[in-house]
Amino acid sequence: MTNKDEAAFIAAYNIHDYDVPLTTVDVVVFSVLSEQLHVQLVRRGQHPYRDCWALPGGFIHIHQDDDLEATARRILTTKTGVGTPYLEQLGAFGNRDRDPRGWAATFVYFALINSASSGEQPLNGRWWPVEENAVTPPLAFDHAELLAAALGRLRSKVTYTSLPMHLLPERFTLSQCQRVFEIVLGHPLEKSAFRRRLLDADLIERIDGAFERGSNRPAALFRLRPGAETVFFPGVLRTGQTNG
Amino acid sequence: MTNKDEAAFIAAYNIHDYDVPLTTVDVVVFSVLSEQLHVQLVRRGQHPYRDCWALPGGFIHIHQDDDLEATARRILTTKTGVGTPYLEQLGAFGNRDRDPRGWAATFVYFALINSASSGEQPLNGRWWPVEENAVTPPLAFDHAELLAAALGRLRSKVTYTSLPMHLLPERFTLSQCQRVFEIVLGHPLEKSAFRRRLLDADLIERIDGAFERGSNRPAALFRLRPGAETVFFPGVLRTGQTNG
DNA sequence: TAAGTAAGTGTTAAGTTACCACTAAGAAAG
DNA sequence: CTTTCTTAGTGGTAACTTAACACTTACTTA
Repeated sequence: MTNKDEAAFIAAYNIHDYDVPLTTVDVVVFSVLSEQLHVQLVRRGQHPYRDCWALPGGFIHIHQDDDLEATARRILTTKTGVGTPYLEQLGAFGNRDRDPRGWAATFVYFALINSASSGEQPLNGRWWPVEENAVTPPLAFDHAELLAAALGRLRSKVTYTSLPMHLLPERFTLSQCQRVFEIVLGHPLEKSAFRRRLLDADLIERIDGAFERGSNRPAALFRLRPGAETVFFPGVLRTGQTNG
Repeated sequence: MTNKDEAAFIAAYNIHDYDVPLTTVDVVVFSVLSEQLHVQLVRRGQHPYRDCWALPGGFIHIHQDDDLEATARRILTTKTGVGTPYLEQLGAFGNRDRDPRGWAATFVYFALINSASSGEQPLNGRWWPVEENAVTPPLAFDHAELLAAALGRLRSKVTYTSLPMHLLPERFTLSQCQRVFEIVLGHPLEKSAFRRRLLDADLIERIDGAFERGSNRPAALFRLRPGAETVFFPGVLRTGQTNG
């Protein structure tokens, strides 16, 4: 009886009867290109903010997307053409003023991809270098704020998780890894301590026999240990001003 | 001209033309009562899940609420009657299946209130003790998952921030503070180290001349330093099995 | 074969932390 | 009015961690 009740209630429920907020998903994609942190932006083809640069974003398609993360991935694929990166939810922003069309909420995702994959850049996206806390072009909506929030998250997480590992190509040397941490962090690190901690953290594993060769001693190649995705590790504690 | 264009576009935009997800806000409110972590639940008066226990939640009222946090506060006030607590966004959950009415997304907030304020409990809310990762009654929707996520956040943040300070009354002793950390954390802490760190962190200040008296040496009273809300501090590092 | 360069390792002083033992101040019991 | 009990609060040290820097290794280039 209650079940019948409930079924009737649900059948009668029509979301179009209510004034609901607009809901979108925006994605902040970071990559490290030529020794600098970059973020992926797209040029808006439609109103509002037509021709403005913006974070890749779009509406939730309830018939197509199974969940919020699916929306984020669809947007990433269709708007920027970048592959399947590391993806985590950053948070949500919603208020009356951020979109001229009305009360709007956005689910913001945070993505990291390695420089190898970031090469494929077919669509209307473009990599913009991140200076301090912003990017050169003015951004649509409140996207400058969203970007700042994402940067905050990234910079904070460097200090206590292995997050930036996802900015590295599949095979990497310890020095490349240290370099990426330094770029995200904004200051140099001490080699010996960095290596010891990274190896102790059991995050990565040697690729047998593989080396990167240059005009110097060949560097051993490593890869992320499958399974050990993003992990708490006090990877990067203090400064480290020197280098040997 | 572009502006005219844009104005026309916006005027013509009608959200009722689109199939959009349902959007709600849910709040996970924690408090420490009689030496145990508790969470506030309400009994649902309507379908779906009528008569089931659920997290306090509700729809965004776009004509009434300025932003997501305003929705959270309104829900807290009208559904549970608890005051203005510490409030932070936990994250968002959205997919096709979590609500029988259709594709639904919820913005989940995370609140802490002190045992003093948690006494006022006029409406249909009730405090339920949290055992391990759950609560006795079965919960509506995917609220058990949301609760688990909130617990994860709380327990993780204890170890590196001053978050649990918000579970304390306005005036508290250092021992009370330690006790709250221990309850959230689930294991005892070492007194001497805890005190030293807490005082070094510059989070709290002595209330001059105020003491809590019992049948023993009076304990000095402290309060949260205004401004120093939630702060990174490695308050609680290791076990501390003993006590002097 | 010497010079240059980046990879990779070892050592130690300075700084932290965990742990335990101690003193202090009141109430209650005898 | 002295002893006992209880919780508040302090001090010291051994074990461990970290920062800093010097060193060795392996390869290329001239």
